[in-house]
Amino acid sequence: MPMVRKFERRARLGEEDREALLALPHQVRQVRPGGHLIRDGDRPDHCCLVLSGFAYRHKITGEGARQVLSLHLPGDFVDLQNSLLDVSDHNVQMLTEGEVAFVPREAIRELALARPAIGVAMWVDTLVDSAIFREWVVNVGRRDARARICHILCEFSMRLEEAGLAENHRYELPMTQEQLADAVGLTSVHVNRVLRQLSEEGLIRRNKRAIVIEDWARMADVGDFNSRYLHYRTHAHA
Amino acid sequence: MPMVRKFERRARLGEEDREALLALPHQVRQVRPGGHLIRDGDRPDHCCLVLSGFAYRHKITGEGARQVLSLHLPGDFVDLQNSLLDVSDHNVQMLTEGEVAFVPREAIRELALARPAIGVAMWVDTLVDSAIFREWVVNVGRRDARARICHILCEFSMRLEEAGLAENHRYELPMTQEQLADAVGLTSVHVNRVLRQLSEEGLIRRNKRAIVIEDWARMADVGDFNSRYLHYRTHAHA
DNA sequence: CGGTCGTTTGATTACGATCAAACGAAGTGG
DNA sequence: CCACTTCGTTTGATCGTAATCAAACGACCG
Repeated sequence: MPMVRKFERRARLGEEDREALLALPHQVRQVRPGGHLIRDGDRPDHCCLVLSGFAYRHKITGEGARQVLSLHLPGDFVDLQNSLLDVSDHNVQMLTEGEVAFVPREAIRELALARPAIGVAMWVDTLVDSAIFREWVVNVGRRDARARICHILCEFSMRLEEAGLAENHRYELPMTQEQLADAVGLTSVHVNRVLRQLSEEGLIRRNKRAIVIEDWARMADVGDFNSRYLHYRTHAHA
Repeated sequence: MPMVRKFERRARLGEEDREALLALPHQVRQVRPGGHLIRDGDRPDHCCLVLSGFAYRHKITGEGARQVLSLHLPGDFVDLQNSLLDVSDHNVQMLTEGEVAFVPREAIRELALARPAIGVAMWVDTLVDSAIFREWVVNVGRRDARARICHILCEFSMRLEEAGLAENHRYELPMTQEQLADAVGLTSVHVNRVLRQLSEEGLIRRNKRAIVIEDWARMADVGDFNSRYLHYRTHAHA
């Protein structure tokens, strides 16, 4: 179960805790690309865990502009952010087709109360999400287009490798250039130009959606990327 | 104790929980403006609660640019974000002079484990912080200068009123225009021009650091402000 | 009274947005 | 199997918002 793996990365759970986690009532559903897991303004009664495929979190402004807030990989308990709040302040949609486990919201709270170790593990999980939100504020607020894109490509690379979904800084970017643009606060036109330029400079190589970071050191440098904010146990990351 | 008040706003705690919270070991210290509560890269051994005065959270990029990530009011448990993570990924400094309670980090975790209701309450508190981070990503990523500034002025107004530190959309802005600029991803020069324009249009009135939102409806409109993300119990906010 | 810090205003620049259009790949239906 | 659509990518031309550079001003402080 990817769910348990995720939590054990950061917290030590006892055998009983592990069983309680696996015993959570849930319903697995296949969701197609673009399928909504939760909508801004909803009063959610469930909490979603992505089992396979990718999901993304976003908000739409009054002007109709979209800002992507996070990308979620298989194994992410994507909706702990809403699990204890009454009404959702953002949308979560599938980026690709995938399987999603829906856990009743109350079961989450009860589990946290009944088994504090699990509660703390879930809390930590959401704190890491927070750390990523903070880094995105910095990315979008204080870095130029080139750095923003390098930064996010480094982040994706590292997170995908950590999840065992990529190797050697090579991965399939699970989103269109327009969605990427909405994640870094730029237009898709400009993202396209910057990507081309990065290829020309030999920092990355692309083939359709596939990305290879050719020169990690330089990418991390221009993207001002330091993985500390991802809070992986294994230190010694660039 | 403002600490308890804060949590009770969102979670119902029993009498014993309340006592356990008050019994947390802590040390109160007076901190001057600019004093650091935590530094990026530190391995914190304490967790800070602001008793009086304002604090802010920020990060510095490799280029030396600063991005303010959040503003914290008296009563905010400002460092729950770091309490369960090993090394801090950002700085927290006092904006004004103020009193700060330092609670040993381990005491927080132990309390969360021993009294799950408090653990959940603290978790909820950090989830609300997350919601604000998300809104800031949107603010900085997808709104123009005018809207960004209106939005953040509305947010401050509402949070200060909720904390009983302001009334009638009038408050003392606890930061310089440069710090405000670093919060919205602009330069201080541009912030200054936008503020002047907002005054001229009659949206706000200013007198040194004092701000009065003259026309809340229009401010909320141009700032695309909807307080849902603040997750206050009392609905019916604009 | 000079010195520092924050605010204000002006002139110029540049980064990324916008507008526009072509192209390629994948999917659909005749 | 080939028109035809749709969606995403790519490139070009022009525009505009906010950055940058520069300097003056006001308030507070030692």
